[in-house]
Amino acid sequence: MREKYEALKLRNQLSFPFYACSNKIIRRYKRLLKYLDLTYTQYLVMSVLWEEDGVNIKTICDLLLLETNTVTPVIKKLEKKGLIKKVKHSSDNRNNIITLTDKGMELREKSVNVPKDIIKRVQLTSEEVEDLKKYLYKILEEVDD
Amino acid sequence: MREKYEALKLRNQLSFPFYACSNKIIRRYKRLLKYLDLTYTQYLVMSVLWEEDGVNIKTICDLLLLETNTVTPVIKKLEKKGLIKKVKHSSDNRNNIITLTDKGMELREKSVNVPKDIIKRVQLTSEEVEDLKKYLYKILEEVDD
DNA sequence: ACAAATTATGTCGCATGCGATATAATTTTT
DNA sequence: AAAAATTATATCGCATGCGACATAATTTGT
Repeated sequence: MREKYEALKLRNQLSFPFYACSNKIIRRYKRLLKYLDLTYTQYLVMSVLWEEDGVNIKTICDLLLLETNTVTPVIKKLEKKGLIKKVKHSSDNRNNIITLTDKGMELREKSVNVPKDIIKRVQLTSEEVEDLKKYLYKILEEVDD
Repeated sequence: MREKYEALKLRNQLSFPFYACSNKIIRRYKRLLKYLDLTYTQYLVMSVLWEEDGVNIKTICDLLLLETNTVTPVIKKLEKKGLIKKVKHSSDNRNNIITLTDKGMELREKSVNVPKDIIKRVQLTSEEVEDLKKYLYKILEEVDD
């Protein structure tokens, strides 16, 4: 008979390898991003803006699946660093529209090779990576929060 | 021609869905574990001990792929809650052997259904879960830190 | 034997994530 | 139009993760 506590073992829980992989990958990013003077979360916010400039904080939160109380301080830091600017939306004063400064745009150039450096480390074929991403997005899209 | 910044897009980076999935799953755990008065990291440490009681902090760190400066405060909290006890190793005084108290053992009973509740939420077949776990452990085992 | 290296643990500071809650602006309801 | 609900942003407190560094105990090298 299967042991009563079998499911509790680390090896049998799906969450643990997720958590550990996420920690591991972010640790790696951190070291790379140090040279750009960016933290991982700051890098994520910048990635959003490089893809679509001039969005409000809510949009950034939705895209990154984070809460405003996580993103707001990051925005402040990026503003302090002169990478972005906050402007009140003209017709809806609740919105803060975030736009890249020239410095923020320049940083994009320096970041171009970051994803390549990371993927080089992960010993998976492109098919495996695509397969894996499919699972991850399935969980992100289908599982209720 | 492929756009120069294509790889920088969130959708094309492997790290982002990892990060987001990990956040998402841990958020779910947190809510479940609240009833057991455990945080996620505390739950991980307890999981290690339920599987093998009487190990030192280093072993816990190795199994959870965390540093001592993360685990030490968690151990302290668990000790304060009366779930574990710290004892100096008899022959090597550097080691702190961690053992479960009766209360810590009892908590195992109450935790038995946690993994089931989590997996119920993830809309994947058992084959898909196993397949996914294989990828995750491949990254954990093969990728240099 | 004893200096040097290693090992296990711990402290400190910073940047998250997030639940709970607050505030101001806008929209909806009545 | 006034009250109620919603929306976007922000503050506060707690628990991480981790790099840098400190300390004590043990092992290794010579």
